[in-house]
Amino acid sequence: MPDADKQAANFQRVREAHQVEVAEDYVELIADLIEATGEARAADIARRLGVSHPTVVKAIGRLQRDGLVESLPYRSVFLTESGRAMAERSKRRHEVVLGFLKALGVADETAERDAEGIEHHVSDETLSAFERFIRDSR
Amino acid sequence: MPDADKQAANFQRVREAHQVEVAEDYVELIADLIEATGEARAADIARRLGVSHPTVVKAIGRLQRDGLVESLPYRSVFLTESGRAMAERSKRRHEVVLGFLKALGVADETAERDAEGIEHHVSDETLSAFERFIRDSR
DNA sequence: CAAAACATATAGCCTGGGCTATAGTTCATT
DNA sequence: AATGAACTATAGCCCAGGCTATATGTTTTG
Ligand SMILES: [Mn+2]
Ligand SMILES: [Mn+2]
Ligand SMILES: [Mn+2]
Ligand SMILES: [Mn+2]
Repeated sequence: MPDADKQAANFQRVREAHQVEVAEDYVELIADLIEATGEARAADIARRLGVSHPTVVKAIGRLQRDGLVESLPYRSVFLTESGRAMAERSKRRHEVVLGFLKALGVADETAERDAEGIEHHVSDETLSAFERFIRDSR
Repeated sequence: MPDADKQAANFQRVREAHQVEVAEDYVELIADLIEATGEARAADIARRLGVSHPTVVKAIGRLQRDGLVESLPYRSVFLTESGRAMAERSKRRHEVVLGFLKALGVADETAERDAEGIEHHVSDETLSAFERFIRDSR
């Protein structure tokens, strides 16, 4: 059995990752929507996340409280500076993980499914290893 | 932007994975403790998960409700058949993911940290790709 | 074998992230 | 400009998974 403290620290880290996971997916999606359609509307966010509208409204409230988005009642959602920064990082990680799985020979659809979960648990070091693999396999 | 329905399905899948994630980590840890020390005590589980005792007690209750463990008041915890089966699968996945990250050149400590989160989001297909990579890199 | 130490359980609290049902706004169309 | 459709918000509910403080068992040990 591994060292207890180390093991506990690892589990704690995963729990922390879960706390930011929702925020990462939201800001990434919001950035994509703004880029693709000019604005991020709650209805579209809900549809793409596969979640009800009220769930999105509540989440937007938390994101706003945490300084990641700005939003006015009945208007679409905007990213703050720090929201944009998080979106950038998330998007990049998402793409690296996705590209890595594909480069490894995983089918596109599967890669897309798995990447959505894996992305939140990949450290910088592992991300670099993924990039290296992609580069070397080209 | 990806197809909305497909994207929603992917997010939903991740949410489902999160629902079984805690169960997987518990039963895997319980199996390890039983093997290593002869029994799985709540205090040890709490210590290794980095969580308070009451949190463990409540989780054990849910696991019992879901037919994964058996436990009597003030006694240690046992796995049911289906709990053992889940522990087997989880442990195997954990090991493959860990071995894969190491084979990719990630440092042991980092691999151990990342594996704890990634394991829950790896499909069978991706797991096979990981195994293939391990094999080929030996 | 009693007392202290330890382990476990319970009570009561909190937040996140889901939901449905209902109410209120905005926008497009006629 | 009025109305209907679409969107957004609010209210009120649920469960998972955290916590602290307190109570109750169990085990060890003097
Ligand atoms: Mn993503
Ligand atoms: Mn994701
Ligand atoms: Mn594990
Ligand atoms: Mn895990």
